[in-house]
Amino acid sequence: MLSAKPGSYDPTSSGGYSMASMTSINTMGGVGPMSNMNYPSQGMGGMHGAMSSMNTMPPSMGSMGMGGMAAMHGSSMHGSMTAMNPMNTMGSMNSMGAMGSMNGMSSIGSMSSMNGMNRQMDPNMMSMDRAQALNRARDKNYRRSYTHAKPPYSYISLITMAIQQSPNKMCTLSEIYQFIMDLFPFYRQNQQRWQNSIRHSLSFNDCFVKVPRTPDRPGKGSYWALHPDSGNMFENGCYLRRQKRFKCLKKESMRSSHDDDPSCGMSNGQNSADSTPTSTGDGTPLSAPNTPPHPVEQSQMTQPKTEQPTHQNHSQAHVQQQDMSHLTHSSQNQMGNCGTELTSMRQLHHDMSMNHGLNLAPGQLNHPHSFNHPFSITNLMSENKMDFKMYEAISGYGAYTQMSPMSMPKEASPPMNAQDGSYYKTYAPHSTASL
DNA sequence: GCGTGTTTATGCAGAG
DNA sequence: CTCTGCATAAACACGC
Repeated sequence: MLSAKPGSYDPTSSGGYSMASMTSINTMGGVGPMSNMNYPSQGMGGMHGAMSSMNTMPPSMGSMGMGGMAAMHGSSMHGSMTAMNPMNTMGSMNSMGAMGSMNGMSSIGSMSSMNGMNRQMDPNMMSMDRAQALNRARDKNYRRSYTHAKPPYSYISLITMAIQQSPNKMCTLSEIYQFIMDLFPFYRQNQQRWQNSIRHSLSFNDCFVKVPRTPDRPGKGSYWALHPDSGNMFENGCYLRRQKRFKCLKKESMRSSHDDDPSCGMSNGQNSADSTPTSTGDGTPLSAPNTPPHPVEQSQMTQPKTEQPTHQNHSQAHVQQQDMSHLTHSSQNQMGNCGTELTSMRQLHHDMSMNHGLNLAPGQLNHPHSFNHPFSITNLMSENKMDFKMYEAISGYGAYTQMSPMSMPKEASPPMNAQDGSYYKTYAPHSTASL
């Protein structure tokens, strides 16, 4: 399957965007349906997408212990297991050692990544047969068969992950680069290409807002944060292709006519009332939309907020107010109306200040929409930062990582294994591009 | 010069 | 078939 047409959307290699349509199968209860998970010959073909519901699988899944997955073929797992990332309940999957027999799984990477997860998973997982796993890892055929694929995440998803995993919920461009490279060795090559795409995605997509640096944190480039409603982009559960792009109508109108029309509302109908990102596109800071957990950094991040009015013209300041009102609207009512900006601003400040004292999960704090959707990127990233490592583990991307990038210093990120050049040779990053 | 950020253009692919 | 989301390339501007 992975040999299908290379490309970012390669549905055959990743399970494809069909996952989006599978999100409704998210109430898999207990062991019952999973008992049919044996697809010894067709390689989980029928499982595509179905696995995406595993996120809500109750801990009772541990009783089946992934045993049914033993026959899974790595290729078909690829994608279909992607949405397993939110398997917050995997802590009870203490029989997951059975996955060691997954065909095509790059065990060394998988296991090493899982080691990082062990902190959150059942300690019994530590008893998995690592020798067997390592033996499998030594089989290069094993590894090469399924690790050459591009991660089935869109750049938007990757950026979102990078930002979400950041303690401050904001990243510099270089940090985003590093995060992606650490997590997906695929992106350790052709950096010029995909990094350009990353930059384009950051600038082009309204879901990403720029947060200027403060004088006490000098450096190149701004911070990038998520628009508070960005988590809702993935509410459909598909990390690969959003059903609706997050757009800011005001920003759009500003782009087209420079008109300061304070019209509100998402072009994305599922989003809340006010669509203006908290960065107005002119460098107006987001005002630490995602409250940094570190007080010092937080104060640093929020510092520009008080300076904004002096640096903005009236229209910008006006937009800024609406932006902030949007924050509140979104947090209060996903389908909220567009009025009462000032009230909303006050509410926002209140909310934010209250949030400072709350021990909320980052996603809960920053993305009010995402808390209730198991497939939300935000939910995925906030509730279990290692969840997406499960994807790496299962899909075999970790084969090149040797250890969890999340659990090691970025500097320690191992270089790509040169001897695995085939990893990329058989795969063009994009169907329209040629290596 | 290099990294960063913006913008435009083009093509592919999925959804309706 | 059309619309839309996304990837990619490229040009350009800006600041360190």
